Amino acid sequence: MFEPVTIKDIAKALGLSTSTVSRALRDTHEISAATKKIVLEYAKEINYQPNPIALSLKERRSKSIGVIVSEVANSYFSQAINGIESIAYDRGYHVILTQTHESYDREVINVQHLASRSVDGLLVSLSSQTNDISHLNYLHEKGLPIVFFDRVADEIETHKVIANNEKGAFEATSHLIKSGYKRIAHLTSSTQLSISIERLKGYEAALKANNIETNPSYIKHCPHGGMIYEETENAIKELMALDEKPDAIFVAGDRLSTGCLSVFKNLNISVPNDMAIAGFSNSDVLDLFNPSLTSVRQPAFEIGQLATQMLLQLIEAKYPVEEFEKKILDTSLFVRNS
Amino acid sequence: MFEPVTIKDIAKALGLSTSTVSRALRDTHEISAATKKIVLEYAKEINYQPNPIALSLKERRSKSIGVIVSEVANSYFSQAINGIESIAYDRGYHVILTQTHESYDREVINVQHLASRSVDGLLVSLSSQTNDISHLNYLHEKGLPIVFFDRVADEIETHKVIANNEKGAFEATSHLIKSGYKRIAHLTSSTQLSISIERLKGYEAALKANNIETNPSYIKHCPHGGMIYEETENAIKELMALDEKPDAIFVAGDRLSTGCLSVFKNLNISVPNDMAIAGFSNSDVLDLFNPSLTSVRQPAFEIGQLATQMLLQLIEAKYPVEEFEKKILDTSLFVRNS
DNA sequence: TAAATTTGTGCAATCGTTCCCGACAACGTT
DNA sequence: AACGTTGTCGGGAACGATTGCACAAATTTA
Repeated sequence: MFEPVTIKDIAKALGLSTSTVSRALRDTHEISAATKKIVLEYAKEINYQPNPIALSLKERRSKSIGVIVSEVANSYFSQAINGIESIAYDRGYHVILTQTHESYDREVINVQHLASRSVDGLLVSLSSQTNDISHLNYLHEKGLPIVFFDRVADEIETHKVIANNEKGAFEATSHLIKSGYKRIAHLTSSTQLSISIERLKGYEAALKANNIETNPSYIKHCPHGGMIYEETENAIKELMALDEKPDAIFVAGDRLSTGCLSVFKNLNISVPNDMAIAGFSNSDVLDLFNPSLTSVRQPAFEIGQLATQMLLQLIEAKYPVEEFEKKILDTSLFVRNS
Repeated sequence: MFEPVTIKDIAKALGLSTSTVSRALRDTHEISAATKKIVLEYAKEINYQPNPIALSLKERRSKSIGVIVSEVANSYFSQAINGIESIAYDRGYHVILTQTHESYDREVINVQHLASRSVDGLLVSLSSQTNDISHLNYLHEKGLPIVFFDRVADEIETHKVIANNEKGAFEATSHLIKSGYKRIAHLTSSTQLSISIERLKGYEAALKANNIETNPSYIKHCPHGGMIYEETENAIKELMALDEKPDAIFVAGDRLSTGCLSVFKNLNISVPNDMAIAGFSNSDVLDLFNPSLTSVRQPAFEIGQLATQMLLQLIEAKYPVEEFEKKILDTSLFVRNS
């Protein structure tokens, strides 16, 4: 079944050599217009399609890029994937998608799987559990182009694309302060993640700018980034058990924001009456139907596009690239009832 | 940069032929234990990884499957993709994901792109605009394994996996009737889509079972399946302009459900007080924060898993498969305020 | 001891394509 | 007329891996 037509078939049918046929199809100069025409017409007639695998073997590239995210079922990532796809397909690359589900082990497996499948480059957003990046470093040192987006590893010198997390966090926290809240807690994911660090910075800066002292017990980490309900629930219960309960929370993640809202819902605590919440979120649905969350939205689509453009630039560079940049895109604040 | 180790390098280093090395690595019987050991140890030492592209060329398969959905940023599909991925990776296949954005043209382009990239099989959910399936038929006749899920084409004889749309629609509509609503409209996507047809059937069956006459002006189609806000808005405005306005709507799609809710929100019509809504949706967020929608939920993850298992069965079959089945999985109804 | 068998290894073809190199016309140039 | 150019084209080696076949050496059998 499924007998694809090859260059050899054309050569045999027309009484030419494979090299001549290849030249005709490739449109090189050293071929007569007459033969070229015959070959092209016949190729079209029998619907010849060059075998990309044979080409890959010869050219030593697969025309595919690997993508590593934590979850596709996350509005930020699905939007970023749309951006990645839009660029990749225009440039003739296909996209191989993998998910870590925030697990370090899955990340390592996925990276190795993609590398052994000889992708031409990698687009990576680290899992929340990832501390050790030697699996990526190894490939990076061997020359595999890698571009980080969103959750980046500063230890690896390459292109990076992120949102202005610090500024976004600053604005969201400032908004809560301006709205009159004084005891503002911070719910975030694992400590080592770049986005956690940046958003924490913005949160602290906003407090400081308004002469509010940071209270360490107001800062809660959820290492699984909202993937485990109990983790989020415990963090919030701890906050609510404090002597001086917070009156607002700044949440540093898409998944955590929804997780946080559902915990409060289950605890019968009204948002924003009993507790104001502002947080990072790219969910259209949440935005539409939950008027209580003031949200920081990232330009996910653009981040995906930009990261892909930069990766393709690395892949198609004639000489090894030595200068790397970190692009930072602005977030936007959607003020709602909180 | 990036010089991968080949079997030839091992052969040269150990003074053996490539065939011997290959046999040692492949663990065939016709090789001495001594040489095998030497080869394996050396291969491990220099971290030899077989080149999957060379293998693909030889074996004429790419160990990859193509997936075509309308949107990843759709909770149903992102859950289905998780199911697909979970099976594919276990079996050593990688997943190439494409989106149609409900456009027929993009569907054709994606199908051709995947085919020319020589995927071993295709997992397809049709776009809402697709009428003509000759692009798929062509490949199917050439022997490319295809499995449909969710939005299927009955004209092509192959495996299919769907939810029990008719039953789900029947239950949702019956629920609205039991709740006392009498004038129940139906908002659905394009007429030709299998899911539209099936859900319409369930809707009509429920009306009939309760001796309610179907009113053709109560049935509204949105060919873009909720992707275009104005389309949904117009449909609803037409319903609201009727002499006998409906008092409830059964919505036949994930995207349409959220679209519909936001239209009512913008029109300041209260759901479920002024208008009750029940509809298909797999969105956790919507489920959590919008208590007004009674939803029909599909086992998306399981559908993805099952479809992938069936596709791999087709791909790895020794003889062409002649018997095809259509698996139908039950939906579940989540009763809320509507 | 000679023949037959087993065992281990190498050679070469193969998958589909490209491209370097050489062949050989048909020219134009001295 | 002899030579160099130019334009076309075919042969064959690559890319990395597998595998049927051949063949030598080692072993067993008669």
